[in-house]
Amino acid sequence: MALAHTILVVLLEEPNSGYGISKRFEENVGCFWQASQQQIYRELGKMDRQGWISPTVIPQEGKPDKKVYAVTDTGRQEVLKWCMEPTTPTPIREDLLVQILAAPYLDRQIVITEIQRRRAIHQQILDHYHDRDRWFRDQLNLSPQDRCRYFTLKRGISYEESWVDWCSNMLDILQDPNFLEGELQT
Amino acid sequence: MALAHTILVVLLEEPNSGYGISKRFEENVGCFWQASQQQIYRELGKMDRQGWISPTVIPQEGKPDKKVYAVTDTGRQEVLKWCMEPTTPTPIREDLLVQILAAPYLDRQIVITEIQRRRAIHQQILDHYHDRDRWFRDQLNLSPQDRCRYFTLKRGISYEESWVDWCSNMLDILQDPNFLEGELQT
DNA sequence: AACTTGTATTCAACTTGTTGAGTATGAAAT
DNA sequence: ATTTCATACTCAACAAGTTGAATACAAGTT
Repeated sequence: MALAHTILVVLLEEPNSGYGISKRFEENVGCFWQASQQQIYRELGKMDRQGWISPTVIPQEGKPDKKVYAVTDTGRQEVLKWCMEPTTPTPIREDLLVQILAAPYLDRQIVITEIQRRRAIHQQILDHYHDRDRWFRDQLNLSPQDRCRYFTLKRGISYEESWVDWCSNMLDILQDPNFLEGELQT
Repeated sequence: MALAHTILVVLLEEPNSGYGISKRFEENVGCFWQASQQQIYRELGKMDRQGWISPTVIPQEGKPDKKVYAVTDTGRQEVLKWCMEPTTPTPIREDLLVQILAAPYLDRQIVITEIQRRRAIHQQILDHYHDRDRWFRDQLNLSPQDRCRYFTLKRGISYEESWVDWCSNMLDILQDPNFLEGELQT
């Protein structure tokens, strides 16, 4: 139930609506946790039923009403307990690597094009992270919360850099003319 | 349905049983795709019903009979089609980073210990990958299949290295005495 | 003699994640 | 005038992943 706990940590800083939490996920949680709006709403429903959070309906002008959730005492205890348990690395499932494994049965140019596409995607994410990195470094005093967010961003940067590097290496190998004997088809 | 396609790629090289496929996943697919035995068996059932693979029961002595699956023509077409479609990066969901975000509400020592634990895990995986890396480099001629497996291993190495590096950086920061003003509790 | 390990498969229940439709409003753009 | 965008939430169906039990036999270990 890690999604619930991720949401709790976000709500610990300040109460928020499902929509707001979703925005937060896109902005600063996305580098280590991705969840769709629907997932968040469903999870909030469950968390409410379990008594981890409690909603307040806020009427708004010009916008639909919103349900702002705040963490309850039970909820706070629950996150803190969860956060003190050891974690295991997330299982990896990478479509692109499946294609790499299937490369002997594919046209080499298609594989090269796909890796170039992927490198561009990771480079773009990395560029965005670098912008955020600059913002953090420009601040004179970071709150503990911001400092920790910065740490998670650093992890995102490390991750995306490792992808870009791998893609670049792959392209060097696949585009090397000496690789000819290795016309991959079998 | 990427698990089905991953299994198809494995079966493309040679027909295999559910148990054998599971072993393969542990040995050389694990660095980019993790699936439990149960998941593999269930997926094989579905794939069989869809006509992507066909089973042959092999009686064995001293061991239970096994069902060896081979990819059908339909199955082969299906993987090749799938492999030519563009991929998207896998969404990331990292428990440890949730804990990092919650660090302001936790005891710093617990966070440090957890990061040390995680670094050790990633280092251990990395050591194992390095062994496999050495094996690949010792071979004089790699088959196209092995060469591609080697590429996926390289990705695994890149990934685990990026984790070890991040953990080390984190520990340097958290264990720095000048970090005192940042007694994280709020 | 009992336990563990390895081979080999199946079934069921549950949780989590994905996809898409549906409702509603105001503001800005074409 | 209509479309698109942003805010804000709900429901349903389905696919994928997790957890745990059950069955069966042989070989090796304590």
